[in-house]
Amino acid sequence: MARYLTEPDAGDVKFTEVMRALADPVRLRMLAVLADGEYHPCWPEEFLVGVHKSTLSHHFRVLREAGITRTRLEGRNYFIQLRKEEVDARFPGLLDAVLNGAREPEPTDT
Amino acid sequence: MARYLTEPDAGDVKFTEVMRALADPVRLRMLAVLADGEYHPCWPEEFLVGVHKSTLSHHFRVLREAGITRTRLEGRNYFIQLRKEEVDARFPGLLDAVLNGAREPEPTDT
DNA sequence: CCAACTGTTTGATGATCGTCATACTAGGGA
DNA sequence: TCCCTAGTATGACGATCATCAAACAGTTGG
Repeated sequence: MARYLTEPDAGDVKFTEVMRALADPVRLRMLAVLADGEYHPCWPEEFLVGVHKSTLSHHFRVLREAGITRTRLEGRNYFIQLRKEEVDARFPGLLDAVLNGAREPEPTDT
Repeated sequence: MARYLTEPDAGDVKFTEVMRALADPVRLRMLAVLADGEYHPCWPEEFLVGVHKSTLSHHFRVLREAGITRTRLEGRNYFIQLRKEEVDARFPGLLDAVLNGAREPEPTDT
């Protein structure tokens, strides 16, 4: 019934690619929403802040192909979750540090 | 006598910019060499693996402007160190997680 | 004072990336 | 069966980036 979009094996993930996937403000926002580890119906309004839906789809693909998220398709609904345990196993502490950093308020650059 | 190249204040560092600075294989290699926290004369051979010296200079500038490293100039010699305590204070655990991840062997993608 | 050395700066080039618009595909309801 | 819905795929455009080459600037040694 449920179908999963193609994703890399946990061991095939390259660190540089993970870092690049995490180095984007929009994707960091997505990650913050996904941080509680639960599935979310797509796309909740938190994601859609001035970003086109195809752009969002692109960002989710980047995260998925970097091995950071998993996308499950049930009927017409897409559910996305963090692959937290797997990322933690390969890169301990990275996800938590990034999630904390992403939550930090950015300094105002004036 | 010693002169320091301009660097941002610890509080002015934007997380996204830090992540972007860390999302490059060459800069991750540099970081791994700098990881023991000591100054290093520039450029040790570990850095110069098929990278032009101006490219290296560019990468060091990126790291410095992201607030990750400090560059000290003494006479003709440049010394670079990680601003570990400052980065740790603002983004706890990030640097260690990244350093560990950078040390991990990359999977062979064949 | 001049030459050699170290690393920076500038300019150019090719590649990658984020974004949007449009077209496309698949599932579910009437 | 037909259409609506939800997200994907493709193509294009502008911006950013990594890289190199060449010119430049500061320092030391003769």
